[in-house]
Amino acid sequence: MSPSPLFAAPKGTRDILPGESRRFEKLVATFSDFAHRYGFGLIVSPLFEDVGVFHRGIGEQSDVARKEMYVFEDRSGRRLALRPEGTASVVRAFVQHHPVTPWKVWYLTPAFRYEQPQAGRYRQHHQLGVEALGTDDPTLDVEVITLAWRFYEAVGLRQISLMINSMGHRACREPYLELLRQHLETHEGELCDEHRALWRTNALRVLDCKQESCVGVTAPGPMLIDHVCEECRAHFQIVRDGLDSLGVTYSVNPRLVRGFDYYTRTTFEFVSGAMNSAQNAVGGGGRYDRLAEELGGDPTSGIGFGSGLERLMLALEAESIVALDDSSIDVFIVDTAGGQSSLVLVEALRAVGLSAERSYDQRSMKSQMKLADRSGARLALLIGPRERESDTVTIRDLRGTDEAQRQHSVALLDATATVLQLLTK
RNA sequence: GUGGGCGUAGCUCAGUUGGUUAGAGCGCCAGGUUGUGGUCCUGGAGGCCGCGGGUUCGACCCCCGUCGCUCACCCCA
Repeated sequence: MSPSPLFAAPKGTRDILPGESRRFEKLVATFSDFAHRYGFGLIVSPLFEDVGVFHRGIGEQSDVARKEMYVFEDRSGRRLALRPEGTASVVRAFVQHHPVTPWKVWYLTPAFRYEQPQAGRYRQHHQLGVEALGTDDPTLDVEVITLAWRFYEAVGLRQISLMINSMGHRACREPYLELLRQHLETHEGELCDEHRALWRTNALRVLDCKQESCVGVTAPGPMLIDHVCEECRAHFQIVRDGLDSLGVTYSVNPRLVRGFDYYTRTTFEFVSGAMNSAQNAVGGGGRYDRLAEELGGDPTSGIGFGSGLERLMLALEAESIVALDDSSIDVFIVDTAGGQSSLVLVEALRAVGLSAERSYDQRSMKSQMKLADRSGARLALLIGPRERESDTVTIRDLRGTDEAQRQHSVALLDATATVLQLLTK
């Protein structure tokens, strides 16, 4: 940093290095495990798509589509964009391949948005998510939300709260929007500066505004949840009943409006109560009943959930959860005899599935012991001239307390078996 | 796009109204009598004080510019 390097990671991006990346790995592994348990298969799709996939997918008026996408032309003049979120690509793949429904997939993906970076907001961030297409069964909504809930629980988060809402479907949203606009029009003067100018083009956004002035206007006004049609109301009720019977606690937030235009009916968001930044939404999602059509497919209902890895890691930090950070190894080989013995031994240990490490560059025993300690290894295997001479190794328990039992000598040929035995008891 | 803060050792930061060899803690390396870590002690390596210009006898410090980082608004994960 000080002798300013020639290159640094671009603004709003960062390197996740060993140490921190351990957390990242464990989160991904945990999510993958849950996704499989809930019947989702992995989808890996291109990071860039025809720009239309995102324009039509997430809505041309959304902020993300309008001013935050990384759009570029390839050498043949195709208009492409880096994926700003996960859902649109999945739906494009669904439309392209006509899979048997219900189609349930999960993903891990970077997402790119050209924004001013700040705490918990990056130009490249990473998302874990699931999407399920081909049915509008509300109990599937329950499963998706529950998967997310259990996942957060499993990684140790306690201060997470779930908010849900229903956006209705297109036919019941239109009359509501009319009502809302009328209400906003009569109170136009009381809105915050920004929404006084903007309420006509995106009335729903006003509901999400945190300014006191706007809240004052919208609080007594009409709420979408009270104006959805009978079918949407019934759908939402089944979602609520399902969550109740699975023991997932939530609150209904009629003001919950999510950022993409494609949502219909169920929407939800998970917020960390431990984070003090404004970027405390760790994950969210909802149902989208028109996205497949929008991308040229048959009308197909879908529901998905996405969680930001960086937000997740910030939330873990905010709750001081370190359970995922352990990167210690099983065995460290301390070798002062030189030659190939430690190379051969470390390979033998790795071959039976242990994580084994050694030091390089012929360091003193003291300094190698130091490395062994810091590696977190449970055992150190010592090979010095004496062991070399007698074809033995000295096994030292680095974590034990019984001084008499901490160290003993075994034949080199028995070392791996003895280590395995010691580690499993 | 708008506004605030900050750039000094690998990291976190001190640096006295501008004064001569730029500091601490942590980390790293090596020692503390000849083969044993986590504690302790000693020593060492490591800085164009982000970059460029200006003011001054003299600038890490003041002024201008520039680049970068960061936080917030907006929006989002």
